[in-house]
Amino acid sequence: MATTIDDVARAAGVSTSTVSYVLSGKRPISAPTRQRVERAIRELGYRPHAGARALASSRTNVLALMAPLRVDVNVSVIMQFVTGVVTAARTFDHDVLLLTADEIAGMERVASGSMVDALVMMDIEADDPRVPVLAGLSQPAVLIGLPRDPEGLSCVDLDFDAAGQLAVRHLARLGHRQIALVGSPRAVLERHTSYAERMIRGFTQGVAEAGVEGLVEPCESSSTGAVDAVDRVLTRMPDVTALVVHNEVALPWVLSTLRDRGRHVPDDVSVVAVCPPDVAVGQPLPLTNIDIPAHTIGKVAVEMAMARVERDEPAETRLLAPQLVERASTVAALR
Amino acid sequence: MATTIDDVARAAGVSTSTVSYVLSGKRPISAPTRQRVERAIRELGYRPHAGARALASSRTNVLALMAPLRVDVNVSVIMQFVTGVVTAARTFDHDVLLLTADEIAGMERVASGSMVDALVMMDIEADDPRVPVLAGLSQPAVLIGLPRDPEGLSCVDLDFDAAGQLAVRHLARLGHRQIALVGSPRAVLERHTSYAERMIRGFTQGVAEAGVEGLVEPCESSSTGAVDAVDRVLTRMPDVTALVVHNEVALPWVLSTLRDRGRHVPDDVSVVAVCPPDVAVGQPLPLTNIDIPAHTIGKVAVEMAMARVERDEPAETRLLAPQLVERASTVAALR
DNA sequence: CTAGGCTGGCGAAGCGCTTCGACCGTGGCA
DNA sequence: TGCCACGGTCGAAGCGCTTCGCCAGCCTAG
Repeated sequence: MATTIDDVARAAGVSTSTVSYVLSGKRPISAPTRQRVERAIRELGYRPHAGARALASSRTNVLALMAPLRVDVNVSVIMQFVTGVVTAARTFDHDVLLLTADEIAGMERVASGSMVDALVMMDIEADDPRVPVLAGLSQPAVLIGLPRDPEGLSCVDLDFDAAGQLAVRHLARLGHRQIALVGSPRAVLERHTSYAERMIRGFTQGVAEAGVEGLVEPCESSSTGAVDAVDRVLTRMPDVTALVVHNEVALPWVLSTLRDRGRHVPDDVSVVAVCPPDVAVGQPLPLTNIDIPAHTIGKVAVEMAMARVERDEPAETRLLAPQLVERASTVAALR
Repeated sequence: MATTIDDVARAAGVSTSTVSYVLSGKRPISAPTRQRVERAIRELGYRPHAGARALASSRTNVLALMAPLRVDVNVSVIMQFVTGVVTAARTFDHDVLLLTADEIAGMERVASGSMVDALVMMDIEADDPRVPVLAGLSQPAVLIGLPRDPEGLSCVDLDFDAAGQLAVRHLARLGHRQIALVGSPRAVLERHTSYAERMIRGFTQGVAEAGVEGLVEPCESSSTGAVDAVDRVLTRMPDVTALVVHNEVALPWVLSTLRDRGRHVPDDVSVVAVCPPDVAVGQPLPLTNIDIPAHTIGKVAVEMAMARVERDEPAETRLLAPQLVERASTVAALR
């Protein structure tokens, strides 16, 4: 265990620098030498000391991920982000240090303490106080989400504007003229969480473009919240024939409430869910959905981070195009 | 940013070792000196280099957490474990490195690479292949769950045996004589996931002790899975009057299926849910539940890990006593 | 008045790795 | 035949911190 690079060098009969170059590949080493070194490494079970390496090379091979570990919204989506980030990080030979979102000092700590090579931050709000902090760090950072002013940081997210439009366009094309959006909880909106606002904007714009009626209702992430939201929709838009649901937790309750109120899906009401596919098909009726490709977004975030770390590429913003998969919950409107 | 301990020492007019001792408190430093040093630190915005510190002290102030980032079961419980671990780690001035469970080599990598001081592993199976690996590491490890043979490692978990018994005892005391357990998905059982098996064992034992009839049905984590499980229960035990549900995802569907089958909760069927309180009260009817104190378990895991790291205390196993909170879903059986 | 102890601080030797410049032998070319 | 270039290897100087041993001064007690 306590084997060092010197032990390896001695065993292989070379200098420590040669071992180092075998490991890093930064200088050419002849095949026989390399093989001897590699054998010694294997036989001794040698593993470089991360701290020593970080000290000497000023690269830690660790990424910080700041995740919102609240339990309120779309936990499984968060999970998928995280797995996407972790698995992608591994392909770049990096590990992931997990920070919680409530700890704004954490970013500074890990960054100025040289614990990480880059930072990835989820759940960005429009005027997120963390963004200026990140911008001041010497490590690159990638935002999952879209602040009002990215301040030179890279961003990546699903194009929620487009998603909102896409949902409306799909429904309008099916002949629906009265469409409601059952959205994020009020608290999320009040935080000005970027994705929620963009979803609403896209929805609103789609409604305007299609020349149909639209209604936006926030929805708490609970059984009663869903009941309330659906009832508000039915009150304010009695002839509604289509729902866009952008709230994963409330989704089952929205469906059951519709049923309780005598609205059959899809005959009376079409439903487009904005959620991962497994959630969409896990409902009693397989739902037409717009995917939240959390895993992919996480992966892209890491790729962008590594591009900056390894090749010093400039920051960029990437918005992933939404995709709608048609299933059993959307049908043409009766006329 | 690139300020070092030497910069601080120079600014404060002391030697580097003095600065170090101010920082660590490992030797007494006079008040005036300490204050000068602290001022210099503050003014320079000095932050020790984590790698250098790890190299010199062989302590990284990082904990590895291996979490099952599958999306199948109780995601929010996993989330709570994670937050428990992360926040507890911070109170010990540690950060958390996140490993995914499918990467068994990850433990060896971070451990022999001296990236972490200790490891915490979730989602332990009865004969988990990772346990012997952990046991061979030079860092202490804490298991969340209970393998057949802990091999000298610390373990912590809810006492699921006791939880199973507690649920049955509560229901039996209310006069129920036909009790079914709607449990974990088959796949979880087949992995011999420790908590699922212990729950069943406790349930079975409780049934035997109370002299009532018991039935165990696995349940997939989906709408259809829940429907199937409930129907199987109703077929095999038509006069069932009480259900213990240990499957968070299926829980809403179990309830709606009961309703569909004309069984009213709690008048016809009492329900005890094994889940966090927020899930229990988020249902249409507030459910009597046995809490899965995930946050606490995560915290305890970290405390046990740090006890071993800091004070070299011996390994131990801690099983947290379950607590049942009575709500609206359990009533006395008709007779 | 001095031996001994105590307090507060200093200096230097690493911790294990990377990396730069230097070196050496070989082969190609003029 | 002589020279240069270059592939392949080595040595040593750090990277920034901790920690051990040591010393200077002061106080107390004999």
